[in-house]
Amino acid sequence: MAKITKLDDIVSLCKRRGFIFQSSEIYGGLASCYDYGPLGVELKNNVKKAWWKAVVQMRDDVVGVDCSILMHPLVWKASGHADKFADLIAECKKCNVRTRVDHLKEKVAEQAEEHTEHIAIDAAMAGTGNLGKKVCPNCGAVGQFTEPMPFKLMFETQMGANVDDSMTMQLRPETAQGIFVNFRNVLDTTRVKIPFGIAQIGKSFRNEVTTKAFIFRTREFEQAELEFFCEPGTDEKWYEHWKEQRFNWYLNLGIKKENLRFREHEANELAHYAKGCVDVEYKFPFGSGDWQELEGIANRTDYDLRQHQRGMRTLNKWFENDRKLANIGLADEAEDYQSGPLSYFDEEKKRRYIPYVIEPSAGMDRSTMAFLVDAYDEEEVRGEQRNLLRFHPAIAPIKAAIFPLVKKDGMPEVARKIYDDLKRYFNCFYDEKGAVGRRYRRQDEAGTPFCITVDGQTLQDQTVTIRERDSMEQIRVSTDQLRNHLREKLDM
RNA sequence: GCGGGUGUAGCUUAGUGGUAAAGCGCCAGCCUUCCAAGCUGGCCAUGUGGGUUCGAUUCCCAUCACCCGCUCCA
Repeated sequence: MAKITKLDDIVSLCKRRGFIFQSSEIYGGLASCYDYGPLGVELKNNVKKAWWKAVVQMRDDVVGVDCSILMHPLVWKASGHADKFADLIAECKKCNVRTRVDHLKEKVAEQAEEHTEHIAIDAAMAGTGNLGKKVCPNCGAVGQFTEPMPFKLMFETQMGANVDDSMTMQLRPETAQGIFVNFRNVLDTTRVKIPFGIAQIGKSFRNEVTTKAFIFRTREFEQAELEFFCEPGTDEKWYEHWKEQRFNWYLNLGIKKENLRFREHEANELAHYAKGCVDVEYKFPFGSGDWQELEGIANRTDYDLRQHQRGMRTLNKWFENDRKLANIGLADEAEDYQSGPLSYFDEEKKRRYIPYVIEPSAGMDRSTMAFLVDAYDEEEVRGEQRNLLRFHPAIAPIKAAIFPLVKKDGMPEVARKIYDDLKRYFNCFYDEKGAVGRRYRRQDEAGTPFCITVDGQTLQDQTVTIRERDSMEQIRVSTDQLRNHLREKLDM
């Protein structure tokens, strides 16, 4: 059984094997930022490829996009992030515990709701005059709060080299909005028909109040998101469809069933626009052995497209107000919004409507860590401990390692030739140093599923051995069958 | 942000107000015809910055980072 029981074990493993390093480590590190090393980048790329293959390549009803991280400021006004993606937090002077102002209640007995809708900062500030009666949920002190502190959860940056004439922009806090904003472009250029989806993988940025647990909650992170557009009334069916698809994706890539579960959100923790939401959770071994979210699958209804129709109607007001978001509110929704610019015309039913959206949103860094943790194993072989990563071949950083059994008798030359051929098709690794057993074990630690060894017999009959990682068993295969054999085993 | 803890080689650890030690790993070589064998040699460390001191890795202060808990989790 795997001996990873603490986060430290994972951090150590990631460093030791070159998967993940602290960012800017030689400068003492930078909080919440991490770099993927040589094996890590292969692993994460493979996870992303596997997602893309399952969600885009293998489906007739999903297309992909890759949007810029910087977007028009009104996008975040329309999506709600500009106003609501900010919290007011007050700190209790007695016990120094910080609480979201909108979570504070006037009596101890009142249970603070776990997830309440965020309130625009201005409105919230106006409504905080009476913190004097509020109760600290931690120590029970009444009215002992500091002035509310606003928290900006979006990263800001400047666009424009001329400092006096630059515009403040936000780094996207989610990739989804790039998809909604391109809904019409995709409709107009790709002949897709509802139901269909648009997928994207990319970096997002959020100024988390606190970061947590290695790469689990970082301020810069990578998301894989699908917005699946469907006719209202069919959304429940598609919600169930994607729940099943996404859950099985993890299982098919080797995550152990007992470590994966759904957690359905309660009605009172749903975002105001969401009709339903479920998390795919993984049982990480650290902390209290907590289940942690890898992916959320939400029914976002027609909220986002409707909001962007409002955003488009706000454009003039924005120009008139000196391009200052603070001065303007989002325009009202048109009465005939159902036939607005982001609506869809169903040719068969001769009906125009705003589609509903099912959104599976997966954290690529989180799932990469889950695949790593789940694959880790230690076992005893002939009295020796063997450490290995039992990666599914599709996500293994190195697919095959090629060795000469010994470094003489022309074996290195033959092995080298095999390596040069195979590396055109798979990520391969060549090694001729030291005892072959040690080379096998090194590949076990990197999670390489197959090792190919050139031995004395190869020189006689052009066969090599293929040693399988998990069983350590070997078979002989003719060199001219090698590529096909591996391709089949690797499911590529 | 609060409380607690940690920081010595790539990793795991030892140790000391006076030359910083070991195992594993890694590199070079020898040997090796299938699972971390052996031999020889080699590389690499006190997070950063100050202070006290003749001398600090050790004591003090600050800072950075990480971990645990609280909090937060769009």
